[in-house]
Amino acid sequence: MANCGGFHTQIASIMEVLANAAVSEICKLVDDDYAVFRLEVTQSQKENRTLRRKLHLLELKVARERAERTTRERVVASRPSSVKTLDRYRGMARGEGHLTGSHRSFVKPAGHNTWRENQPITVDEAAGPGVKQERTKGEKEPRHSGDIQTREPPVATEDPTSAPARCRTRPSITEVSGTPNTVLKSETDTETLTATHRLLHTGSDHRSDPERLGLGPLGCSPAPGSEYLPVFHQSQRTVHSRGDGDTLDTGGDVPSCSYATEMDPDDMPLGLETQADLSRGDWNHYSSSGYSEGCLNKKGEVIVIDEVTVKVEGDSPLTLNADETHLGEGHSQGRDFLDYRERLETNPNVATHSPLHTLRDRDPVSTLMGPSDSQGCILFDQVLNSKDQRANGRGGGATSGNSKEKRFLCMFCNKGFSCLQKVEIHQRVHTGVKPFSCTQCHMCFAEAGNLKRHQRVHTGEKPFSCTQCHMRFSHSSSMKRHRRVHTGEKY
DNA sequence: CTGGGGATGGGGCCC
DNA sequence: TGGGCCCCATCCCCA
Repeated sequence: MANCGGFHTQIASIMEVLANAAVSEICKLVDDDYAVFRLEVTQSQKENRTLRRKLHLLELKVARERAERTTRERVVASRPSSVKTLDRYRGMARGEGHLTGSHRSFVKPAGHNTWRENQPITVDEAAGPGVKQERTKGEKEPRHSGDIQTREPPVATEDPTSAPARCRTRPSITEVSGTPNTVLKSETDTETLTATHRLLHTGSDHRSDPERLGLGPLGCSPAPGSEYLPVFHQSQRTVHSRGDGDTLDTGGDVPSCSYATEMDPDDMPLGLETQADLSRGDWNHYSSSGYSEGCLNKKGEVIVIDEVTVKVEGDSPLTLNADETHLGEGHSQGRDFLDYRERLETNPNVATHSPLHTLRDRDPVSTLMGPSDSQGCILFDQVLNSKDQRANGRGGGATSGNSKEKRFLCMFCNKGFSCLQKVEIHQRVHTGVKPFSCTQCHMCFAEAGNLKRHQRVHTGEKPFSCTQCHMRFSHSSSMKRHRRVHTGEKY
């Protein structure tokens, strides 16, 4: 038994020795492998850091290049252009503004102001919920998500003449274009706030309201001290034209015929900032109450030239395109008017004046001489140039000499008039408002006198008689012209 | 030449 | 007295 006990003791010793040896061996192996592993990890981490630094540098470089390119583009595009204005605005409205593009590409997102490992450089999330909210509420279509992700250079980012919201971010934006590195530690909160502001602005923006498209406020205060007064207001019935051609008469006792005056609230400062000192707020007044969107065509046709829709449906290929500086071929009239308006260089807001012809059958119940109840005629933009030229050819214009001071300016052509009524009547040339309709036919006139003269066509009245041949005329000028036949006076 | 509409300026009346 | 409103004469243009 004693031998047996010693044997067991020896075995136990041997086992212990073996176990210790095995443990030490294992530990050694583990240590070696761990050292190798740590070495590999360290090398990988170093490599990662190097790559990350390179990536960061590349991003900065790209951002800098974009900023420079944007600056150049802005210089090129600095000339005043209403079309560009619209384009810019469209970009803003679609979320392509300063919240997108390169600005966002190098503005780090909120809460990511410090560089962290594995943090993606992409800043698609930079704008945060504010931008998404804007896109969904303000624009209601996610069609430009690609724009946001593609980091296109945002022209509107540094547009100094863009929307009021943009103005709030201008300083920082300028900083962006100059020193992108600085931006990496700024802008985030500003951008978020800007998005919020724009969202709030959009919320009150009438453009977003389909019922009031084109009648949005301008958000501009009148320019004080304006010596001349552009006249915007015309007391007339507001006829709301809807997309289905229905018209909603909102009352009033005056002309029913007018046309849409789409004021772009965000565009307004853009244009007006470069304008003379025309009263700004009155545009708002004008757009919100002066003119309506629809007009009756005397033929009862539905003619919709809806540039309001044009804007809203900004993706339409026929509409203003952000990549284009002109309207589509299908909007030559609007383009002409834009050109016309651009020539004037004083009232950029007229750009989107859109004659809207809507159908509404009506009873010929209009009064004989007074403004008609519902009928009106419309003039189209294509006649504006010739008419204005004709008018100017007659010595029109704000500077035409007259005994009375012409302090009432037409907001369309700047022509001056001595009294408010004159300019209001004159502006019907541009607006196509013809509140005086004939009860015998469907002719309509912008002036009561012309209607009265027209009435003679139906009555057969010819109050002007020639003293030489007893011919009679309903038109005084016709009689005067006729007299040349007798006098031999050349035409 | 005539018929007729578009547009403007001026004058009178009223408040 | 000035502004708003109305009316009219007138010029221009087109069919």
